[in-house]
Amino acid sequence: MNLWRLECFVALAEELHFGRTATRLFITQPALSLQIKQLELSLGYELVCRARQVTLTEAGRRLLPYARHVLAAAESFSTAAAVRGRLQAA
Amino acid sequence: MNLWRLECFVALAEELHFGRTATRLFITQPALSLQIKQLELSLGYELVCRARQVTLTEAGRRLLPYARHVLAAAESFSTAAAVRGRLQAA
DNA sequence: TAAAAATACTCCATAGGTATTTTAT
DNA sequence: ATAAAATACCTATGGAGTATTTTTA
Repeated sequence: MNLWRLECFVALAEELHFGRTATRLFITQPALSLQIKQLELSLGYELVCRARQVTLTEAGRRLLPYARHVLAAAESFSTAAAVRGRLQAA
Repeated sequence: MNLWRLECFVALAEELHFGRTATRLFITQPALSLQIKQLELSLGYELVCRARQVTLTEAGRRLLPYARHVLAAAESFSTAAAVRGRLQAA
């Protein structure tokens, strides 16, 4: 498991376009392409259909909410960590 | 954020011993030590007190449940992904 | 044929291991 | 003095970038 790959997947699911998604994530299109491919490889099946118009596979649609949940939990951790940081600084 | 470092932190919080934790994670003690240090560096403060007996700092105790939540969410994702994998295989 | 994703390659950052040193009881 | 963590150093893996090729609508 890898948060960065989940972030790439969720962003791609929202943009449905590798180029725009890469820009949004501040990386290049090939870098994003590789991350998605490696996530799919680790799962053993595809999450997106590559066509002129990118779409999610059924598996992609099913997993998307789980991926968002992980990212939300990570966000909560970071927020809690930042709060603690400010408490300590004060 | 980095799932692996959170996993290292949670495991260390449970074992309270770098050597045993490293063994449990199938890595060496220096590798674990580095992961914990980098997590602390990214946060800006320490999570554990290094002494003959390792203990969690107050910040460490506060963040532990958040870290566990992230790992649980990641586990859910993996489980869902595996189920989907079997559905596809069937 | 043109837009969009994949591939090839190179480079750098990070993770891990072994050996060793430092620290605290 | 000894158990335990930190540090130094080396190697390997992985992620990112640029340039290019392949694909499909």
